[in-house]
Amino acid sequence: MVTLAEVAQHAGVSASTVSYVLSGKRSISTTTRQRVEESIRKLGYHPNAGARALASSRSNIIALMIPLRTDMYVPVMMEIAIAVAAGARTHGYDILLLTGEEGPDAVRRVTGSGLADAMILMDVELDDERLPLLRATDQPSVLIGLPADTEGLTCVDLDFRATGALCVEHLAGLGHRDIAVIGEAAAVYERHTGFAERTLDGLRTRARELGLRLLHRPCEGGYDTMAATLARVFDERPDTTGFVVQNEAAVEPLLALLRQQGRAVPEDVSVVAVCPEQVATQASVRLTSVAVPAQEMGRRAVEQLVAKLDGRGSDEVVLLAPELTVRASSGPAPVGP
Amino acid sequence: MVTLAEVAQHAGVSASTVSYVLSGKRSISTTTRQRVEESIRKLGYHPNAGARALASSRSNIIALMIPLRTDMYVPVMMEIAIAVAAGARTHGYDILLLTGEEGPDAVRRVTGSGLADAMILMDVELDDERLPLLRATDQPSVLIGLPADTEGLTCVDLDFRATGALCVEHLAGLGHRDIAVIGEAAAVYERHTGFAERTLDGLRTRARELGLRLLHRPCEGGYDTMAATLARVFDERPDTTGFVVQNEAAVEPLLALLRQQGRAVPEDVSVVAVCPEQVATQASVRLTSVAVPAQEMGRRAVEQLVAKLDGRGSDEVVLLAPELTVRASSGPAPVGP
DNA sequence: CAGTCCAGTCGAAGCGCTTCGACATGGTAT
DNA sequence: ATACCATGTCGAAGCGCTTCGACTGGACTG
Repeated sequence: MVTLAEVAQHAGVSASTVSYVLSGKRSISTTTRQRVEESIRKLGYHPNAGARALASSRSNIIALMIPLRTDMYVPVMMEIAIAVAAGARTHGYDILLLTGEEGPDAVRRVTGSGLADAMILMDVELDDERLPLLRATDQPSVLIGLPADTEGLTCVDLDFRATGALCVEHLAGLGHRDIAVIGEAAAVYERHTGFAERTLDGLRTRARELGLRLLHRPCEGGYDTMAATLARVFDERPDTTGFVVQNEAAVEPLLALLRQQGRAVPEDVSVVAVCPEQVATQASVRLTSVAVPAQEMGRRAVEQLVAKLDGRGSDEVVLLAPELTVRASSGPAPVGP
Repeated sequence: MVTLAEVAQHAGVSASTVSYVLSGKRSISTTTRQRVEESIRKLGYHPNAGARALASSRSNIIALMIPLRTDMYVPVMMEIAIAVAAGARTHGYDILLLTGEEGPDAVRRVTGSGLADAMILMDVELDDERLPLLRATDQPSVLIGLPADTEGLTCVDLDFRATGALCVEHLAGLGHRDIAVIGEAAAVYERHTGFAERTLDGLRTRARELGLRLLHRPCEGGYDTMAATLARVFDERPDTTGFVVQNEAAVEPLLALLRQQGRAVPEDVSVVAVCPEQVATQASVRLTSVAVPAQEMGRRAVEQLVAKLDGRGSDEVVLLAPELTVRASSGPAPVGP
């Protein structure tokens, strides 16, 4: 293992000079810099992470906490995680992956040990037990998701309330009066996950404003549960012509079941989904949808965090504006009998 | 930030004693141990990761390289990653998440800087460019996946050759003579990803041995490409009654299209999938399938790696035996016309 | 009863780096 | 010519931990 001292010796300068070449914190003459850089290349030098962290009390690592709930749609999580990792690298940070298992203890461990300089938390609950710890520590952090109380916290999320409103507006504009919402699994609501409740709130509020009838049903996804849910929906509201689907795992089952029941999409019923682009375009009917901008969320979270680490930036809630893309699954409401 | 020295002072012992209490590398009297542990608790002490890494040249971090290819099925990756993270924690290791972007440079960076003690590589290609680097360094590593040359490497993977054979045997046992294989996207084969080629090899070899006709078609997944692929299959082999699907994104489209064409599953055609359990049980027809044991793979990879780190264990290829679960999508071949 | 051993503890060295103050050097302003 | 400053470089002091050798006092052995 090559050390700073060896590089210094090889280049005929002192260790501190090499260090300053690396960090750029003091001016170095061009000739010296080049000589040092040459030595670094030749010897294949890599600064030792531990020593660096010890001396500078900066690890250049960002901790990313991903819970491992089975009822969350994984691809979105993964996409965010990957965007976070890529974004972090461009700022010179690596990602430490923490799964939910440890819970709040992980926060303590990471902040206490100086393992990471900052944290990004995913899948935040409205009243998350990690938040008090986060507020207590002076370690910068960013949440992906929105808790009930954002005081003193930085958050990045899709504006799910606006998302809900947007879906309702789209269907209302097409003349639909009875709308069913196929929501996330019941457990997601019980856990008070922000995005689910916010979407629902947006849907309900706008529906009321526009004078629509809205029926919300949680749904685990999969064919069997979707079939049961759909039966209940048409039982209670036979005139339903518009669907808003939030659970990705329910999208395809819903489409298949509607087809099976002889209800044509979009002639008889319209479907709007909240899902990643890929799901929308690869479904059996190209779906009118509001995209969940996973990449954007990951990128923005890193940007906010790096700003904090650099002393710029402050606590702030970044809500990304939803965009609805019209595709083949929504159309004018059928004219009444 | 609380340091070792402060704990030592609080407990009335020397710093080295505290260190030995923590590591257990020398015997400590019960009374001293308890006093020290009490102080640690009271002061809320967490060892500083950087200092520890520097002094012991062990970071207690395992690097996990996940490529970010869009044509791979993400949930499996994610499941493995989470299993790796959880497994690592039980052995006292944290996970550093590296995405494919950096490529081989990431290997150099991590081994060179002492950031991690060991690596786990996912989605290994048959002739992966990271392998020479891995062989050159003395840092322990485990691959999830199987390259062409496993000399000097430790690998964990599902036995995809046996998986292919198993699928063919099942269909052959039910009397099917013409089998179509809906493979991964063409790009996956072009990249020479081990698992795809191995499955195909297993399928072909066993089919030949059993005297079956086998038609293989790559497929990107999604409805449109699946429709095109399916048309070509029935065009070339009208008597096809058995399907083996390897691409998860093609499963549901295939089922929907068959239904649409009036071909009943499993009465007219049988479908066997290679996919995670969840996909098999949540599909519109409960699928006869060979499960991809993502969790098991992640767990085993960590075990192998930890064994190496502890000086136990050696280079070894661990191939997990596939298991086929019969569900509702396969049945006896229809009797000929 | 001297010699040996072991459990239990301590002090000090050092891991590889960052960073502070000090020191030259040469240019610029007075 | 003197004083001053900016620039470039160095030496040394740590950062918080692990670990090695050394020391102590009691429990054995012969």
